[in-house]
Parts: sequence; C-alpha cells; structure tokens
Amino acid sequence: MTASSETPTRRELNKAATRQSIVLAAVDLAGERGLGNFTAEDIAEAAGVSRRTFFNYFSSADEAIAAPTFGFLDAALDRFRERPHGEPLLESAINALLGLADHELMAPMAQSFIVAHGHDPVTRFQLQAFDECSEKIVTAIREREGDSLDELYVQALAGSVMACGKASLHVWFAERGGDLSPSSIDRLRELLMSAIEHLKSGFAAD
Amino acid sequence: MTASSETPTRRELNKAATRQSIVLAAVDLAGERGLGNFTAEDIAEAAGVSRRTFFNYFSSADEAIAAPTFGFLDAALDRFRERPHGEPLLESAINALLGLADHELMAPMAQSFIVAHGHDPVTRFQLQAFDECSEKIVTAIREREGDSLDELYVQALAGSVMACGKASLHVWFAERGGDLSPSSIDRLRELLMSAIEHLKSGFAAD
DNA sequence: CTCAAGTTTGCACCAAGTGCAAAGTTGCAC
DNA sequence: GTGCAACTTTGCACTTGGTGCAAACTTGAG
Repeated sequence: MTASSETPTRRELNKAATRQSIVLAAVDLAGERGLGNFTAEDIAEAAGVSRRTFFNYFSSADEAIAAPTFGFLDAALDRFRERPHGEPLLESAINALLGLADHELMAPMAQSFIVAHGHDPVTRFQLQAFDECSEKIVTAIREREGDSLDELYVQALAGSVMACGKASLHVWFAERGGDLSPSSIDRLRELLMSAIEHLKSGFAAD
Repeated sequence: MTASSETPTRRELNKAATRQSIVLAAVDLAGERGLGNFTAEDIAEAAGVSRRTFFNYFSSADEAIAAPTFGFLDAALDRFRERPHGEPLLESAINALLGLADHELMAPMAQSFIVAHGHDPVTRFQLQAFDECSEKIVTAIREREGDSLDELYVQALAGSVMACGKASLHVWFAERGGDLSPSSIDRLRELLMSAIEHLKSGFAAD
C-alpha cells in the first residue's frame, strides 16, 4: 500500500528531500557560475549525492534547472481542478492563474526563469512544462465537462490560455525582471487578467 | 558580397545540400530503426559526411530530426509576412495557415512529426520551433502595425494563434495519422479555420 | 594562377548518460 | 526487537555526445 498524499512514508520524504536538494544545488550553481559552466557531477557534489544518484532523478542538468517550472505548472493545474464545476471555463482559468500569482509559489520558478533566460536547452524543458500542463488541462476539462465538447475546441482553448499565461509572464519579466515584491506581483495579476480579457474578446482590435 | 536569395553561390548550394542530406538521413533512420536506436555517427555515415561535420550542422540527432518543423514554421512566417498590411491580424493568420496546408510543404514536417511522436527530446525541439515562430510573429506584427499595439496584446495574440495551429495539427494527426491525401489536407484546413473561429469568438461556449 | 576566406575532416579529450551488481535503508510481519 | 522483502544509493565500466584544434581541401575574386 502506498500512501503518498495521506501519510508520506519515510521513503517518500527522503526522496522528496533529495530531489529538492538537487534542484536547489542546480539552480544555485547556475546563478553563481552561469549556465553551462558546471557539470552534472558538480551539482551532485553540491547536493551531497553521487553522480549516479543525480542521474536517477534527472536525465540532465538542464532538466534539474527547469524543474521548478514543472512544479509551478503542476500547482496551476491543481488550482484549476479545484474551481467549481459550474463556473465558465475561462473564469476558472483566470481564477486559477490569479491564485498562482503568489510569492511562495512563484519564487523558485522565477529564479529558474531568470537563470535560464536565453539558454535554449533549459528553455526547451520549460516549454515542455507548459505543453504538458496544457495537455493536463485538456484532461481536466474533459473530466469536468464530459465528452460533450469538441476535441479541437478543448485543445485550442487550453493552448490559448497557456499562451496567455506565458505572454503575461514574459511581459512581466521584461518589465520587472522577476521582482517578487507585492506591488510587482499585483502587476502580474493585472497582466494575467488583461491577457485573458483579450482572449475572451477574441482579440478585438486593441 | 553575399548574395543569398538572389544568386545562391556554390558554397551556399553545397551547404544546403549537405544539410538536406543529413536531415533526410536522420528522419529515415528514425523511421527504420526507431528513435534512439542509432547514433549521430550512423546519421553522418548515412548522409555521407563525417561525424564532425554532422555536429557542425546540428548539435544533436534530435535537433536534426526536428529540423523539418523549423522549416515548416519558417514558411508559415513568410506567408504571414506576405499578407496585405491592411488586413485584420486574425484574417492574415488564417490565410497564412491555409496557404500552409499544402502537400509539398507539409510532407517533411509530417514525417518528422510521426517519427517523433511520444519522444520527449525531439518534441522539445519542436516546441522550441513553435515558440520561436511565435516570437517572430510578434516582430512581424510590430513591423506591420508599428508600436501602437500593447506588448501583452501582441504576445498573447501570437501565442494563441500558434496554439490554435498546434491544436489543429494535433487533432488532425490523431484523426488521420499524417495522411497527406487531398481530402485529408482539406480536413486540416477545416480544422485550422475552425480553431481560429473559436479564437475569434473568444471561445464562447461551444 | 594565386591567395584569402570558408568548409570538411581526423584526432584528442572530457562530460553525458546508462546497465549492472554490491551495499545500504526502510517497511512490514511475526 | 528480528528477519526478510522491497526499495534506494553508490561505484564501476563502458558507449556516445559534443567541442577545440589544426591540417587538408574547396570556392570566390582579382
């Protein structure tokens, strides 16, 4: 019997802690030395595990550095799932996104984003994170609305919502450079709402 | 003086031919043996170049296999740029996409897509291709409309259009498995138009 | 023909990534 | 607790990936 969410067993706690320390070590190293100026072995050493164990958790340094983006988007999905089922889809989307614009949740992702900026291999993993999230949203919508909706409609909707989230993050990073102060996070909220409004209005001429 | 588009020089022709033969060899090998069951050296050999030359063109086998997706999306961008500047943006988008739904243009991309299906490393490159195209569309929109438009609006729009294109391709591949017959391509056109219609209507309840 | 600039190749090297088996932990039943 | 089964970490060996470098080769221009 594996009780993962109920009572995390010692094994699970250890694994999570190891994973966490690897990611931390990876992002820190990237911040200190710059991406590409350290090896997987360096990360393993900094995290206090063997090289081999590092590769048990991640298939590359780049994947470890991008891990916070996956975590962030998993949280996004959870928020979406928690929205009441009667709510219109785009309302659920915007409410989920607004709940995410929160210091604690964003900090690791923001650091990983800053560190990765302009470095293709890590960026590719981040794009994968967005894409996987989009697929999971499709599944979540199906669970919620049944099979009544057209597949194309659902996929295009999920993809567009993710694109709006991504655009908001981009603009926000460009404006604020990942500043996590309350006023900066308010600005991100504003951007998110505005992007979804554009989407809702079918991008009617600005 | 480098005359690239005017009178391709011998050097340029050679480079393009080499590149082409590498991509072909890579996609063929992936089709025959399955992704991951061959090495960069195998590709080089099949393409008739040295291993070192292979790495002069691509930084990995996965990148070579994803190359047709980049080519396809570059063509997409060109179509978009050619649209008359007075046309509403979403009209330009749909017209550019419809022009792309063409056998000759799609064939290499379709093959690369089929071969890559479900293999993360190649998929990541393909996602990068979509993302880069989205960025280039942002630039193209700016060239066309000047700086009057809001940055968030432009990025969200470009990203959403790409998401609709991606969703259409996904649904089409799921339905038709990459069949390139005229009727199948007509179906893709239909999906593309329908996806952009959803976008235009702000995803009003189906 | 000749020279400068660009391209391919071989070689050497280090880092990435993986299979395997031995050693170390944890969970569970008694 | 004791012991056993299941899981995790580690070290080791080995192939492939990916890059710097210099020598050989090809192309463009005068």
